[in-house]
Amino acid sequence: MKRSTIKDVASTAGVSIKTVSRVFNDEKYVRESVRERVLDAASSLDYIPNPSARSLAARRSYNIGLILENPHEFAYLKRVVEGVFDACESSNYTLLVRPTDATVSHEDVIKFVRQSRVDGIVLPAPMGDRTEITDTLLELGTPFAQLSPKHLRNDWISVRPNDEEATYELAKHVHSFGHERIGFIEGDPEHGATERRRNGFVSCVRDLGLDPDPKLIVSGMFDFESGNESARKLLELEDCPSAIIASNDDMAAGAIVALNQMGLKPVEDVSIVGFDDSPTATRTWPFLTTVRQPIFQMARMAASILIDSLAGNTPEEMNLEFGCEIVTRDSLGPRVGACD
Amino acid sequence: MKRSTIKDVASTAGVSIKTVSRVFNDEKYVRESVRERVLDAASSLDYIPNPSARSLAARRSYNIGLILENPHEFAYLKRVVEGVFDACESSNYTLLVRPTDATVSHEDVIKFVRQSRVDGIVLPAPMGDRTEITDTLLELGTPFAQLSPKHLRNDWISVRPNDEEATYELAKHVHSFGHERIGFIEGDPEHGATERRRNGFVSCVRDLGLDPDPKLIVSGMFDFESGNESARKLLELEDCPSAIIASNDDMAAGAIVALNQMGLKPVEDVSIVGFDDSPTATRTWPFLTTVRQPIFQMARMAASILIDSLAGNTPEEMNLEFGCEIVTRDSLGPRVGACD
DNA sequence: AAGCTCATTGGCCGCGGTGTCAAGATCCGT
DNA sequence: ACGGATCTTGACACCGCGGCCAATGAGCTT
Repeated sequence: MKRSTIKDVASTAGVSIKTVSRVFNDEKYVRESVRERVLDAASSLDYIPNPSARSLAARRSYNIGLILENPHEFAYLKRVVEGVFDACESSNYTLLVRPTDATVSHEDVIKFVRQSRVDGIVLPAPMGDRTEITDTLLELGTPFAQLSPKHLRNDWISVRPNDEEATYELAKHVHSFGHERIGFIEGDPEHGATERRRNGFVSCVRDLGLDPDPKLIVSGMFDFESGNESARKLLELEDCPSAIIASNDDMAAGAIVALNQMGLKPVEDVSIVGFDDSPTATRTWPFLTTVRQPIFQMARMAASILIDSLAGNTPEEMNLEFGCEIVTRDSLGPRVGACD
Repeated sequence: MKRSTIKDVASTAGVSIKTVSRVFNDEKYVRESVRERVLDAASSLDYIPNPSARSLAARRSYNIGLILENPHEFAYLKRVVEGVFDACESSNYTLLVRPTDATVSHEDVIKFVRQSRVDGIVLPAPMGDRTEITDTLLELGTPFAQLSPKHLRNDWISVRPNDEEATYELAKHVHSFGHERIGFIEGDPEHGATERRRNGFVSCVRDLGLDPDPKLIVSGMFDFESGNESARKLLELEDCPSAIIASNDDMAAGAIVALNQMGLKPVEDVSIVGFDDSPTATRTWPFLTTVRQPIFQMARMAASILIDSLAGNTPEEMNLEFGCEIVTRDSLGPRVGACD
């Protein structure tokens, strides 16, 4: 059985192919009765427009690219993929995924964009902050949307969580359990979220009049290993914190293991909280109290705004911020004793 | 700057567009000197063939589909994506990903195949075993490749790890630490790997003359929660095992948490081993001794055979099996006492 | 030298749509 | 009833490439 084409639809509906094209592109200036006739004919013929012909004639690919960097945060990226796919699906775009193990090179991006002719591209953090990538896209004229970028530009599309407020609230929550000396493990400095989360923590410490000891803030890289090492540094302090906030769950998992390795008991001796509500949060023992960010919704929104702008509509708001929510589990408990 | 087309290349190389087309499709009957001239012209013009025009003319999309089911094992799927992408990239195919939260419906598959016109599709387990899906693909005439299917058919492409042997070896390895009563947590019965891994375990128990108590084999679903519950059942046995083999890492992580919840100490009281070497394996405490399967390589091979068959070549071998390797970490130790 | 095969190349059509433009129909105000 | 603005529709020219077939040239046989 041969696939039906626009011609078949046109002839059975008794109109020109151009009119069928109009109907399928939701153009105005098609009489309602004609539109229905065309749609009926199409569905009776099981007609689906040929994307190649469409792209060729319209000079756009109807493809949205997504670069998958970051080998660690697979759970995060999974939700990003789902969100972007969801947006693509409802606009009849196709999702092209370009996974990368390590860091994507400038050339890889060019190749991806040119070869697969994506009309637009979604850049999860920290790719949206790499100027060699954004410059390339700008030069190629390929629109993009950033997820959780470092700097906001009101002429670029971006979507991010309210990292600062969320971390502020998280710290407040930790404090409400009686913790006065709270350690903080930062994320990868390349990510915009890192600075925002630290700022939220610092503000909270200041507002609540907690111990502002700079030694309580240690650096990390958003991965398990760095979380493990950084937690150790905190725990080896002569006056060690009774609770540790890790900037993401993977590092929090590393911190829990650090406790175990040092013969300390999670919660009982030191509380740990994370950020992201990734699957890791419920693979540790005890389960992590953490912050859930609406990754799926953010990714979908980013792709959806991008697709909208591809259609020529200027978005009302270029930089969107989504709220987060604290997920209460078991890794945070009342302050008991310090760890010495 | 306008994109260069095949015409530009043809005129600067002083040949017809047809010859350029030949060069770019690796057809024979092009003199070597001409081929070089064309290639030179193409690279000087920065020419990349337009995939839409190509697909339209050649009546194939040069797209490979990949359906991403299974909300839990994204680490696994991530490696599948990478492997399939790698194969696509080296053959100038484009990877189309179709993520799904829950179970993909028959209609979703049809839509995916027809709308995005994939030339072929890779089906990770357990999708390759769903007859409503394979029947649909057969009917649509869309070739596919299965990853870790349950049943092998020598007219369908499939790639899988040597689950049975690997589990056999794993059990032997556990036994070498002195464990005589070994518990086994099965995976999701829908997956082909589940039965094969159990068989490997059972053979080993028989060959080594270990305790064949059927109560030592409990069911699971490949996820954390089921691993947790199943481990509990094993540990509540009056004569509980001194080591537990979980059919994957997520369940092993659940088992470790079960130990903690029951006041038992991993390794010291009961050893736990997993399967897959997923990131979870190094997020637990202690880190999991597990089995690494070459997911990336298997996925790449599956896609690569599929693409090859799309080009008209019949693969030498339709059903490939890859070897696995035991990864030694900390969750397996010598048998000390039982848990009572 | 004629006849053949095989290697090499180009011409032309068509894949299935969209963009442009113009023609005809309809509506409005005056 | 008339002129202009707004709808509604179709004709036609491509979009950039691959398939098919014919033309040409080279090498080889008899």
